[in-house]
Amino acid sequence: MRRSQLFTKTSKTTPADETVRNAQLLIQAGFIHKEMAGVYAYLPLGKRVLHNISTIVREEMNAIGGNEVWMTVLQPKDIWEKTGRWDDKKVDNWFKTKLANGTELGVGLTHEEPITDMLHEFVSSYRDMPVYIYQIGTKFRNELRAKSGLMRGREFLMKDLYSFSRDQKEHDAFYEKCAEAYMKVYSRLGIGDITYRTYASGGIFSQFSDEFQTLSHVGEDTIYLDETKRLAVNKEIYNDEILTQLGLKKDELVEKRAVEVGNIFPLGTKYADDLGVYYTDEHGKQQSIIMGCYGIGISRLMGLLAEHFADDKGLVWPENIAPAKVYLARLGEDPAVVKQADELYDSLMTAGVEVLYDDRPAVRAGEKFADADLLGIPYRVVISDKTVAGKFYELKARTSDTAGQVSAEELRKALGINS
RNA sequence: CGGGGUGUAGCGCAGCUUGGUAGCGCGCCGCGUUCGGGACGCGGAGGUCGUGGGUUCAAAUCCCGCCACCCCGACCA
Repeated sequence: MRRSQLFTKTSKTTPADETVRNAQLLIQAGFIHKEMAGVYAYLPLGKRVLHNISTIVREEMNAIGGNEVWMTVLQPKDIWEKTGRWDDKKVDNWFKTKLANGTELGVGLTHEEPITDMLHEFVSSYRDMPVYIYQIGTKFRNELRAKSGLMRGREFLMKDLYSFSRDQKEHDAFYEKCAEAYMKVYSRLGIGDITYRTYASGGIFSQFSDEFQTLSHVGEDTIYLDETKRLAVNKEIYNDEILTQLGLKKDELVEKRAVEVGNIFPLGTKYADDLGVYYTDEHGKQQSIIMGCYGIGISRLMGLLAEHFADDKGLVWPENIAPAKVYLARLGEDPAVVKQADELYDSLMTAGVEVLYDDRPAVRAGEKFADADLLGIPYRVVISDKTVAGKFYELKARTSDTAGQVSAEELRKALGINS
C-alpha cells in the first residue's frame, strides 16, 4: 500500500483519554479509532493486524477439524429462555433490543444457544458426529466498566468454537487437542513462552475450566504459577484444597499478573438437553450430546500484542502479524530515486511481500523514519539519491539500531524471497 | 453502581482561584529557504469554551442538573 493513499495519519502526541499503552500507541499510530469507551473501530493498518491474528487462529482451528461459520448478532429470546440465560439475574451483561412490534431480541454475547439449536437441522445420528463449529465475529457485552483499551471492550472480536461429542472420551480427547491448538496459536503469535494454561472456575458444569493466561503488567487476573510444570491457578479458585487436588505445592508457585487470552470450558450435556438436541446411537437409542466451548479474544490479543511488542519509539510487530513486512521510505523526488523505489515496491509486492511504501512528497526523512518506527513495521528499506548513486539498498530491522547497505540479492534474501 | 479526576480549535494544553471582547504548541493552508531522525521565516484559516438551566450590566470563569471520558473499587457465562 502506498502511504500517499492511506487516509490515516500518525500523531506526535498520545491521546489524553487513554492511559494504557496499547490504546495510546494504536491510536497514535492510526491503527484504531475510539468510537466510545470500550468500542473501537479498526482502521486499515489495524484491520490488517486483526486479520493476521485471525488467520493464525483460523488455521489452527481448521487443523483440528473446525468448521467455520458466521452466526448472527441478533438472537431470538426463546432459545435463551430454554437454557435459563435470558434472565438478567442470570446473565447481567446482555445488550437487548426490540423489533418494531415489541418482540424482544438479544444482541449476541456468546453463541452456545443459537449454534446448538441450529443442529436440530443437521444432527440426528451418531454418524453425524462429532461436530466442531467455530466463528470469528463480533461479540457484545454490556460490561459495567470498559477499560485498558482493547483489553476489555463492550464490542470486541472473538473466536468461539463449540464441540459436540458423542461421549465423554470423545469430548475429553478433543478438549485436549483444542488446548494444544491454543498453545500453538500463542506460540505463533510470539507469546508462547509467557502464556500458561491456568486452572480457573468451571461454573456450573464442571469443577474447572482452563484459561490461557499471558503474563502482563496490564493483566486483570492474578495467577499462581508453577514455572517448571508450566501450569497456573487463577486466584479466584486458589486455596489449599484445590492445590492438593491439582498436585501443586504452594512454595513452588509465584504470583503474577496476567491477561486471559483464551478460555475453554466443558459444558456437559446441559445446552443440548435444554434445547432438545440429541442423537441416536448405533443401537437406536437416543443419547445426550456432550459439549465444550472454546474462546479466544482476537481484539484483546491485538491489545496485548501491542502492549507487549513495543518500545519507546512505538510498536514492534512480529513479522507474521505486522500490517506490512517492509516500510519502504523514499527520500526525495529525484526521478531516478522515484523510479527505483517504484520498481522495488512492485517487485516486492509481486513476490508476495507486503510493503507500506512511503511515497509522500514533501515529507522529510526524519518524519518517515519516525513513522516507520511508530508503526512497528519489521523492516525499513530506504531509497535515496545516496543509495541510487551507491547502487545499494539500505536495510534496517525495526529491532535494530543500525542500518546496513545491501545488494538487491541480499535484500531479497533478507526478506525471505526465493529467487 | 460507589469513590476520585477531566471536558476550551483536528491533537496536546494554558486561562477558571479573584467574572470584563478566548490564548499557546503541534497539525492544517499559501509563499520562500531547507532536505538522511518529526526543519526555519513570513502570511493565513480554524473555537456554540461538553450540554441545559440559573445568578449577574456582563459567565470559559460562580451555582444547580445532565451527558461524555479516564482511574480505583464492585463486576467480568
